[in-house]
Amino acid sequence: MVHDVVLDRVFSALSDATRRAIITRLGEGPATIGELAEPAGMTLTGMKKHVQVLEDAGLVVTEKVGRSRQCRIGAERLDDAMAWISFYQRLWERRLDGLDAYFTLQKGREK
Amino acid sequence: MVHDVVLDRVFSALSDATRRAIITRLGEGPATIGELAEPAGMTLTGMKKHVQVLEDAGLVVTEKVGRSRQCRIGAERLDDAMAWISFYQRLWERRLDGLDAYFTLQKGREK
DNA sequence: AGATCACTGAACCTAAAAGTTCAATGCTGC
DNA sequence: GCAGCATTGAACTTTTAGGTTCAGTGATCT
Repeated sequence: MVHDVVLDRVFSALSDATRRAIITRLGEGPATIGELAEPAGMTLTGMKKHVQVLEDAGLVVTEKVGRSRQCRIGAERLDDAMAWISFYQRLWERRLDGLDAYFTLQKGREK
Repeated sequence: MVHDVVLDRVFSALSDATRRAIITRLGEGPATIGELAEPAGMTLTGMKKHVQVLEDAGLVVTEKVGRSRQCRIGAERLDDAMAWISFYQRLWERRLDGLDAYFTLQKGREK
């Protein structure tokens, strides 16, 4: 399984609505820091920090182009997050099925 | 799509390795606060807080039983996180395919 | 060259997170 | 009823997050 630090960063990056909005926006195509900052009603500096967080998590890739910085999505880390969740999801489904059976059994006994 | 606050809480809850370990542990069956705190080398109070965060996120369900508190997994929120990720994952795959085509085109032009 | 535009770095502020200690509270077992 | 155990709540400390302002830096356009 993926290293803890990687998952820390990915989930932490996704835990902020502003950053999820950035990802949504980049899903429609690349954008500069300024283009991301404007609709969010945030300073360039503030937006830069969010993009940095996403980049550190491997969710976004950036590149300096002239005096702007192009930001694009970079999806390989998403697979990690997805893998973690779906692994436990399957495991939990089984466990919850087990619990259902257990409670059904208990109810039967109570009578 | 699910409300922002819900996703904030779920992703934020998952962004801590201690809490992911709790979920892993609970995947093997219910446990008390004490049983969770001991292997983590943490105080009961500290562990209680983590469990509270998971419970607020809807990832864990707890119930007072005698003088202990039983903690179990509660998976419906996982689906929300999963749904968000997989939606964008698919979207990104398409977009990245597009980018690959773009770069291939550029390389051709550079020659 | 000089003006301007987009971003960046440093410093700062405020609020929230992660953890602690210490003092209740409320069951359980004798 | 009393001792003891598991959890809880309040208060506190230290880091980290999210955001700002203000002063550079480097590219672009006359």
